[in-house]
Amino acid sequence: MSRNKLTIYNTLSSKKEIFTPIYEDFVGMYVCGPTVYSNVHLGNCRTFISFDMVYRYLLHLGYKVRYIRNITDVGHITTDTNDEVDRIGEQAKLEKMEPMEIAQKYTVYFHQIMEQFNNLSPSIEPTATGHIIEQIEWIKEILNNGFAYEINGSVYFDVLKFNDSYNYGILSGRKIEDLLSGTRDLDGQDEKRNPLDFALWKNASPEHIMKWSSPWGMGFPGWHLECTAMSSKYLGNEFDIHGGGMDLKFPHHECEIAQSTSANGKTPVQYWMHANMLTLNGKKMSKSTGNTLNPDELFSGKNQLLDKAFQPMVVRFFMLQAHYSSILDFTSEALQASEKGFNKLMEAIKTINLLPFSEKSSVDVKSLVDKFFSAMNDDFNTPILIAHLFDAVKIINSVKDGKEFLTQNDLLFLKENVECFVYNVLGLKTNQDEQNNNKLNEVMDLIIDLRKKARDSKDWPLSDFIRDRLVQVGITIKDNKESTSWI
RNA sequence: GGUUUCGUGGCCGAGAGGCUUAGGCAACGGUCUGCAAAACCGUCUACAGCGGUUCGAAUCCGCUCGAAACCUCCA
Repeated sequence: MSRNKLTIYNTLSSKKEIFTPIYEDFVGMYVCGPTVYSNVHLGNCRTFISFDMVYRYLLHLGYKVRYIRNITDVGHITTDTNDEVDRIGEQAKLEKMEPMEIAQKYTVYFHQIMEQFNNLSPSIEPTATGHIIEQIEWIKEILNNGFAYEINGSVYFDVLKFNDSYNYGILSGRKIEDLLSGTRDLDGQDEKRNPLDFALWKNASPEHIMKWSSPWGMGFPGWHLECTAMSSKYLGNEFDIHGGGMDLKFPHHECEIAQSTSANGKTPVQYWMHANMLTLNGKKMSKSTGNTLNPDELFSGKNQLLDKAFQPMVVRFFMLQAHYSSILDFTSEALQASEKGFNKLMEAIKTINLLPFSEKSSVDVKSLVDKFFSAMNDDFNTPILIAHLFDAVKIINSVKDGKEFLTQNDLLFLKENVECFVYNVLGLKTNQDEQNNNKLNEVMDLIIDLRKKARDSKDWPLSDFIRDRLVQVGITIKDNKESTSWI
């Protein structure tokens, strides 16, 4: 099996490493999920699509995967000052709702979008608010070990103290001295002993809405802590893969490592994976700067940047044509190119079923399928996989044209693997409208039949009229030698 | 300023010391077709710049120029 050949680029070591899970056959994977205070944007989606692909391939290799992706429903402070403004609380005031209504509203939206992108559900999708007790336990442990201090009802992680015993910055490659010299002066008097220290628990003022009681008074947990608490609860103190967007590498993931290490004495994660940014106009998509595109706008085409609407699967395909660790720039033109490629691929999959088989094969499908695996084994190289799938497309079309030949076994083998990699691994599917719409199919059969009659009697005005009207409805007619199909 | 990356043909985007003509899109020529569309065949040989290492570099090293992410919430 090609399982033991899977390599993963580990951002902790900055190297590709052979993937060996802690427990044979089982993989634990944690991915940082969204903060649900507003609509997910396309950049967020890229990360989740990337890790969905990783999840799918691990499953394809036969691993039993426990995939955890959290929902951050505690609104963490927006600035490092002491003003205690949190995003969910702010949004709640803005929309005149309870904070949990905000969290619910945007969680539901998030799920809808994930489904449209054909992302599989994680095994567990824990919420930060559902794990306050666990987070408090972690703080106690870190305090016990002497790596945190309490002040005015807040608890801070002592980065300098930690760095004396361990190494703060192993993930991001930062040095304490550099970090210190780079810190800015913040407004107001800071409770922290050191600007690098981060909050494990924040004291909440009476006006603050989202708060819980703790040994240190009413407050709310620090952002970095929830992932530590939830990943360890469901995957153990040491687990295989931790993923997230590049922008979380520092400080979020660095702090997670520090928290776990300070409590357990060892680093929590074997393989750190970081999905790169989706940019718009050459700049990272970001809610705070407003440089975003929402999936809805893309699916409906209602945005100035777009010439037309795009199906979710086209967008997914577009993203998978780039490697997850590369920055990908979004443009309408690039998406249109992907749309054509996607349609070509999906058409070929349909035609596999119509191919004739021969006594002998003129192409080596086994070695082609091997290439599918080796592409994915090379740090989930989906662009290479897709390139090889297009080799398969070429073969399929050539067999259709009688220029290449395949035996029944080879044909079946090719069909199974192409379908498997396209549907199960890349998570692509044909557009919803095309599926399970028997009535439409029958009506279309009828229309094509009528048009055929018109064409047989050389009634070109009528046959073209039918074709043009269908185009207006969004259906394209394709006349082949023997038959007519539509898309 | 510091840390981490990156700069590939008209566009998107892989590759990482010597054959990948990577792949997709676009363009051009052809086959097919009532005309289209789609398919198919063919054409299009690039690695920011300047040095260096090497028998050999897009790939390694140095410098220059340019871009991004992070150092504040962020996927």
